[in-house]
Amino acid sequence: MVANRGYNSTSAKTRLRLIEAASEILDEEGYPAFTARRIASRAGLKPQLVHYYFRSMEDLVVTVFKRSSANYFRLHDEALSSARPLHALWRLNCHIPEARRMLEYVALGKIYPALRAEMRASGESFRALQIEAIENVCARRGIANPPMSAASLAAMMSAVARSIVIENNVAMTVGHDEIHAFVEATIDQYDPG
Amino acid sequence: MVANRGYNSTSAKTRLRLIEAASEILDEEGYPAFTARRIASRAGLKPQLVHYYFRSMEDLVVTVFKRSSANYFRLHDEALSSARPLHALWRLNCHIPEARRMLEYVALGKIYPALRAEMRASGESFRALQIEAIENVCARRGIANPPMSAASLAAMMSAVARSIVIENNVAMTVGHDEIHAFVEATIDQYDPG
DNA sequence: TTCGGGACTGTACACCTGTCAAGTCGCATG
DNA sequence: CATGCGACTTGACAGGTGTACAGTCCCGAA
Repeated sequence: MVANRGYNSTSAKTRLRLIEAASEILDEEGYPAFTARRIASRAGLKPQLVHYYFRSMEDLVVTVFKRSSANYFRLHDEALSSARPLHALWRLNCHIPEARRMLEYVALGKIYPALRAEMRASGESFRALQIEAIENVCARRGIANPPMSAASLAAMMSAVARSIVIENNVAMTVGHDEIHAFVEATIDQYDPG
Repeated sequence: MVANRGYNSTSAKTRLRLIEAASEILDEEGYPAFTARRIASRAGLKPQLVHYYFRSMEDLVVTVFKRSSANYFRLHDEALSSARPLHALWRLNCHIPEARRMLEYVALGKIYPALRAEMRASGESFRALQIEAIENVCARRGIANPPMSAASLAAMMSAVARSIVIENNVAMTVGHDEIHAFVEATIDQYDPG
C-alpha cells in the first residue's frame, strides 16, 4: 500500500533538494531543461521522486517560483528600506540572474496556467510596493511635480531592465547604455546622491 | 533514388503553405505548439513534408522569422515615413500580435542558436533605423535638447511595449496606462500633434 | 519481536519529438 | 513508349516526456 506521497512535507530534505536542483537547472540551462529527469539527475536522485514529492510538473514549477519569489521579496524589501531606495531598486531590477530567471518563468508560463496566476499575484504586489516606495520618496523629499508618475516610473524600471536582458540573450546592445543612463538620471531627480 | 528535398525552392506552393501554417501556429498557440506534426496538420499536409522542404526545425523557424521580419520591415518603414513617424512607430510597437509573436521567438531562441543570430541582426537594424528617424525628427523640428537621446527613446519604446505584452500574458495591468501615457507624452515633445 | 508507515525503487505506459530512408505516383521530356 | 525526376507517402527509428502503480527497504513504536 502507498503512500503519503510527501506532497505536503514542506521540510523533507529530499524535497528541498529537488526544489534547489530545479532552480539551478532553470538558471543554468533555461526552461527547456526543466524536466523531471534532468532535475532529478541534477539532484542525484531518481526521477520518480519528483512525482513522489510533487503532484505534477506544474506543482513543482509553482513551488520553485514561490521560493524564488520569497527570496526576491527579501532583496526587494532590503532595497526599498535602504537609504536610496530607488537606486537600490534599479540595481536589483538590473541584476542579471534574477531578470533572466524571470524570463524562463515567462516561457514556462505558456505551459502552466497555475504558474501564470502565481506570477500575476506576485508581480502585482511587487509593483504596488514599488509605487508606494516611490511615493514615499517624493513625500519625504518634497517633490510635488515628479518627472513621471510613481506607477509609470515603477513600470519603466522593470520594463527597461527586462528588455536589456532579453536583448542581451540575442547579443543585442544598441541603445542599452543610453537607456540605462536615462533611467538612472531620472531616478536621480527623485533621489539625488 | 531521392531527392532534391526542395530546400531551395523558394516558390513551391507547399513550402509556402508550411511557412504560413507555422506562422499561424506561433501566433495562435505559441512556441510549445511549434512542432513539425502540428504545423503540417494545420497546413493539411503530411508531417514528413516539413523535412522535405526544410533541413530541420531550426531551418524552418529561421525561415518563418525572416518572413515575419520582412513583413514587419514594411510596416516599420511605412510608420517611419509617415507624417508623425514617432507616434506611428509607437503604435506599431504596441501592436499586440506583432509584440506577442516576438515573445514566442524569444522562447524559441533558447532552443535554436541560428534564430538568435537572425534576431540579433534584425533587431539591431530596426533599432538603427529608429534612431535615425528620431534624429531626423529632431533636426527637422529644430529640437536641440531633446528630453532623452535618440537611442534611449528607441530602446524605451520597445522595452515598454514589450513589457506591457509580457505582463498582459499573466494578466498584470498595474501601471500600464500610466507608462503608456508617459511614453506618448514624451513622444509628443518630439513630434507634437 | 512484530508491525506499520514513510521513503524510495523498478518497471512500465502512452504519447510526442525530430529525423531519416525507401518507395510510389504522375508528368514532362527524350 | 521509355525514362527520369520532382513531389509526395509509408513506415520507422531512437530518444525524450509526464505520469502511474506495485513492490521494497528501513526505522521507530508497540
